[in-house]
Amino acid sequence: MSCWLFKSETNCFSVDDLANSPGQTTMWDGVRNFQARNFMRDAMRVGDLGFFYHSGKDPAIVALVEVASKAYPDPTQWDPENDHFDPRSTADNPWWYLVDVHLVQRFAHPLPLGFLRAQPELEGMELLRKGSRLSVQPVGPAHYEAIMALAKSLG
DNA sequence: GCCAACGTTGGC
DNA sequence: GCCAACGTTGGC
Repeated sequence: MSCWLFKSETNCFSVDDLANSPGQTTMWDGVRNFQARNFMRDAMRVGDLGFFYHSGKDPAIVALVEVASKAYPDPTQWDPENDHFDPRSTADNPWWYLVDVHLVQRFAHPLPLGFLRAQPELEGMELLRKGSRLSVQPVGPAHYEAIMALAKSLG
């Protein structure tokens, strides 16, 4: 099993929005970065766990989520009304893929970015790299365990 | 609002 | 294949 981290801008799609989604599940649409796409399309498996991260105001890890589908083409790439419309992509050869993401457990207390940076055991984590912008990223087993322990310790 | 870091595009 | 220009992300 692999572990992941999904970034979303708080005022774009927050953990509240996920909690209010049907089945507490959503399509992780709008990813337009090849590296992030490749993780979803090629590496994710149903049942993989992940962290939901708020970027923007009050950046923090706020929940545990689960990959709830195999990758499939992101329908927003073909919707001219959508901000993420991409005319280069065709039905024969879709450029952009997504997975469904399901809320497993919202953390009672968010783990703020500054708090995460202060944890020596999280050193080397992609999220904490200066200038890191990857919106879907792998989380190593040790970092996964450390974050779960921190979430638990905050009650 | 600022700005550093980054990914992508396109000319050559 | 190189690299400058550009647009975007995201913390502060």
